[in-house]
Amino acid sequence: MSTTRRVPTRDELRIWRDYIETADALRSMLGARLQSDSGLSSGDYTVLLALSEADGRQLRSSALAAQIGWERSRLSHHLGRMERRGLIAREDCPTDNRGAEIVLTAAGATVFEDSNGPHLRAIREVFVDALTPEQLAAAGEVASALRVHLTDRDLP
Amino acid sequence: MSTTRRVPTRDELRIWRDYIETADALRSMLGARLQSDSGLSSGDYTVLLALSEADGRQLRSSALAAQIGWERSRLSHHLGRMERRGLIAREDCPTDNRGAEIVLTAAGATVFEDSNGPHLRAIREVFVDALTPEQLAAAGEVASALRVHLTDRDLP
DNA sequence: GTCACTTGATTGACACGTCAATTATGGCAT
DNA sequence: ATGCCATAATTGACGTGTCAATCAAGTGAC
Repeated sequence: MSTTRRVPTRDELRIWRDYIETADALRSMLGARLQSDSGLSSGDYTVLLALSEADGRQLRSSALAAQIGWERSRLSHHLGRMERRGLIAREDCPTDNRGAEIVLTAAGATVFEDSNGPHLRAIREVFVDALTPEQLAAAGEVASALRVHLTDRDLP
Repeated sequence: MSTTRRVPTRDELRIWRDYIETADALRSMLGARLQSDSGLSSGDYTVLLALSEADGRQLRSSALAAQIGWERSRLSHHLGRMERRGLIAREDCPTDNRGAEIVLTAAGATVFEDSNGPHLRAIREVFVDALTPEQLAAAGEVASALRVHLTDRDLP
């Protein structure tokens, strides 16, 4: 079929590059702000957010990975770094000796809470405030259309 | 001023996360495809694209960095790896003894040309084809509004 | 000419991500 | 209970990204 061989037009390609480069710029800007405001990377923030919302501020390592959509090994490496800094701790799992419970330390909770307000405000400043309500809604629809298309393509 | 202290609503935050996670998923999917199709990372592709479009298939290192919007040190590290694989070569600059001319090797040009069609088609498949023409236009407007807002905030 | 200052580029240290092994336990069939 | 496979998590190797420090060569003041 000849559709599979067609290439994007110049305009389509320009929009693609705009889209992906802009998202990248936002990610890196917010990451840098988070880092200088609180000493957290955006990975740290993601992990701390999930733990702070969890029952008893702790999760099985695999549950945490599923929750935030990370590969297990990526999480393992990241937890190692966070453990060294005292943000989280690993404890044995009572119901499965292979398992690890990841618990949010008091220090980790404090750092996260201090970082949260500023980080959310930064998101508003660089993302929400940049768009009209219509554009914001459109951004949501675009993202969800892309997501649906992507996951549909992967499974069948 | 109280505006600076406001935090995004639940909906705004959901859209933000959708937006950024989707962009991330697309980037990683296209990166993986490029890697398995041609053995190139998306960084490699970016560099090769710029060089292949340059006069004489070569650029000063700093011009290349400016063109693709990378920090100099990032580019330096990346060029080191690409040079080891024979995709590019570094030559002395005739007009400025500090400078380095980065030249696309024949091997690099071949790999790039072979990768290009499939990569562009992949972009069409995962991005362009997922959106209606209206959504595509909206994505472009959103990106450009975000970009303007971001660069405006940085300079003043 | 030489001193200070800038500019072009690289380097080293370290955080981050991915992939392919590896380790250890759980659980089941026989 | 043994053997075999699946699962939980970690590890090692390696590519990638950032920051601060470095080094060498241009540039201008004097």
